[in-house]
Amino acid sequence: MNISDVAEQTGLPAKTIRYYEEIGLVTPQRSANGYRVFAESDAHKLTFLARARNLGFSIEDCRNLLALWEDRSRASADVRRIAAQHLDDIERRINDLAAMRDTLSDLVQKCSGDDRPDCPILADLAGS
Amino acid sequence: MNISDVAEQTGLPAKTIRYYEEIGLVTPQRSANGYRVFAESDAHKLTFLARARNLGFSIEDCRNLLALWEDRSRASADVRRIAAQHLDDIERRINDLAAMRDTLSDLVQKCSGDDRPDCPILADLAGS
DNA sequence: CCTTGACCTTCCCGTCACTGGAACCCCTAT
DNA sequence: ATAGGGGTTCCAGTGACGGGAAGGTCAAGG
Repeated sequence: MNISDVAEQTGLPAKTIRYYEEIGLVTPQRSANGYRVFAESDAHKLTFLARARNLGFSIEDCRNLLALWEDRSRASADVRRIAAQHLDDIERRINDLAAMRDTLSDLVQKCSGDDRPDCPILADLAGS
Repeated sequence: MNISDVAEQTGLPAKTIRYYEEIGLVTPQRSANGYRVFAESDAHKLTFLARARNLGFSIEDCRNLLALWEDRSRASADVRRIAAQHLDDIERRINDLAAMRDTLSDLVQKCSGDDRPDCPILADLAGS
């Protein structure tokens, strides 16, 4: 498979796949003309990566998850730890965003949004 | 005021304040020795920026909000539009994160997390 | 007067995970 | 021969800073 085939199959842009090779997440063969040649196993890895990235795992997490996936003698506890930490991180981010949303939604509601200059949003930002 | 004073007062790191000057958000005076000298109005601007950044506004949004704040003939509708768009963005991000959280929390719960290799998390990432 | 230490300055590189674009090579069809 | 649609590398930029080096400035103490 050439890069555009595996790009279509995995949903990843070709640029991203090249980047993943550059940082050592996949190591496709090369054909005589210098083109990358992706085996099925490469495509599977990339699919794995695409899914993990969609769940918000960092590249380093992905690297570790991939290594665990390849390691038949892994302990599921190691996988679980990575996922649980990431879950905590996501929950923290959700909480942060929810706090912003609450404040903002309050301010937006209070603002008349007409052509007059009085604005509770600016008043709040200025320290009211 | 020197930079460390205004840093303490606003809670912004000195590095960030220099960066804000570099991108034109504040323009403190300079004293003869080259040190930045911050007037009260500069400190107020920086406080405004710190609050807006805490609400997740981008630097460009901050720039626009600051301009509206300084413009006594502004229409509150302009402020509201920026805030409402940002609110939409935040809600979208919360939804994305919540979807990740739901999937992840499901997978983490299903994973035994012991020393055996069987792992629903990896199974899911691999496409089950 | 000299030194120490706490400031301040600029400048450059690194972050994270790509994305865009330039310049160039390869292969097939017309 | 040419046109097009692949592929390749390399370089620069993104957002919003943070780290750290190299060096100037200032007030206090010996």
